[in-house]
Amino acid sequence: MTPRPSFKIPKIPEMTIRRLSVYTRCLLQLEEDGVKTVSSEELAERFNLNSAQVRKDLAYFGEFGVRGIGYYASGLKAELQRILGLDREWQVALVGFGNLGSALFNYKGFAHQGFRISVIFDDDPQKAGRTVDGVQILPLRELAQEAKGRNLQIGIVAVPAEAAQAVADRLVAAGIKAILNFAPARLKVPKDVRLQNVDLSIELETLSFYLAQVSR
Amino acid sequence: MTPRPSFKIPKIPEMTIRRLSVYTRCLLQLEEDGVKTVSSEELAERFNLNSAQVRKDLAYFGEFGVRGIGYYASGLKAELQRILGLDREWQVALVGFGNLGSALFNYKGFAHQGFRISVIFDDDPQKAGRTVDGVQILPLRELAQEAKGRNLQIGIVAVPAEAAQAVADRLVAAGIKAILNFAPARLKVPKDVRLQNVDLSIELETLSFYLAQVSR
DNA sequence: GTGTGATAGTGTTCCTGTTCACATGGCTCC
DNA sequence: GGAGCCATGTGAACAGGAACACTATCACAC
Repeated sequence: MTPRPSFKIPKIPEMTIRRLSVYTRCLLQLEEDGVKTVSSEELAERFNLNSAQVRKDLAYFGEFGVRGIGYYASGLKAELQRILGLDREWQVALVGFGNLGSALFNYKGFAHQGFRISVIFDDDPQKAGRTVDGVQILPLRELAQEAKGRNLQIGIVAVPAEAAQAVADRLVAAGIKAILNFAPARLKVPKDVRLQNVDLSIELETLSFYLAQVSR
Repeated sequence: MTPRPSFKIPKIPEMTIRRLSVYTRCLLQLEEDGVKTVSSEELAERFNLNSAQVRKDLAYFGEFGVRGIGYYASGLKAELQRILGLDREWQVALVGFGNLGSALFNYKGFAHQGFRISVIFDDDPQKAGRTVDGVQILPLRELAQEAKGRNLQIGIVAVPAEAAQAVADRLVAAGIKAILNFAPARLKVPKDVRLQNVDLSIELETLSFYLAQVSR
């Protein structure tokens, strides 16, 4: 339970972060089930991982475990939530309110992890000006102003590929440092902006590739 | 333009496949723009990659390039589409027609890459029995039968986390060898079934982590 | 037909992430 | 209070993917 050495961040592998997220969800479940302690071995076999990897992932951030015992589920969960920044609320801007955008908005899974979609941007005159579930839909030109006023920190890009780069540029200009992009396009952003891509075509085409391999 | 040595598949890195998908999309655009040839260098800088990597990725599958010239955009595009299995139509089953499911269904990007959602499964009595855009919504129990009749090859899991494993089991039992999972759960499937996960929470939490780092 | 320039293909090196194996150290029981 | 247990934490070995640098080859110009 040593607090992490907050000055030195060695260089955490991206994959480690992604796994922390998975561990957290698992711990949430374990805690609900009344489990008090869990070993790296138990945690590992739930995701068919190596137990050493679990330990190493966690050890990047401090010594959370107890030798001979394992990890205290609720304590570790709290630590991981803090590390992942889930102990606070993030203001999210959703850009694009088409099929994907509205699905993301309606997907309530985000909210209870601290991600609040506090405003939506869409230039479609049919949509701009409306309000859904108490959230305003505004034209994109108001982004810069709203970003300041609402302290927006994360932008979700759910517009067609052609418009994606322009939207990203405006998000960057508005001072947003984290972008989640659903458009099938490779966006260019400054190095201090964190870009995360979710590309459905890539996933499907990967499947298609393996199917094509076996059926040949 | 040497045909790939179809008997020996060495062991293609997963990342290579994902990049092939990106290259393909880029080539589609280039072809539309009337570009005849493209060098590995040009291709690389579009995604800030290394040109050697582009060449190596492509060389896994044959010698498509011409030294001193580069790659013929339309020829390479066709090759990659064949490799990725995009030269045929895949029958896709969508399981779960809630927010995410209907968004995926309405997202028309899939169809023109050869992915046809030919049937939807959902046990909600409000939905089962209906037809949307000419596609039937059926209760899950009919999966096995439909899988055979329609030659379903890909299953998309868009149900809540709790139900995901059960759905995956049924897809596997129905003989489906490729699953795209959107549920925030780690599914277990046999080794001969290809599983691809898209986990929105992980992506958002990765962003959250980096934001939390800088604001500390 | 020959020379030149440009770019693909590839063996090697490098580096990052994963796995292994062992020593460390807290907890419990006697 | 001491001994034994048992899972953590971690240095070292390993593997796989990415970058480099070199060689082979082709098109085109002259």
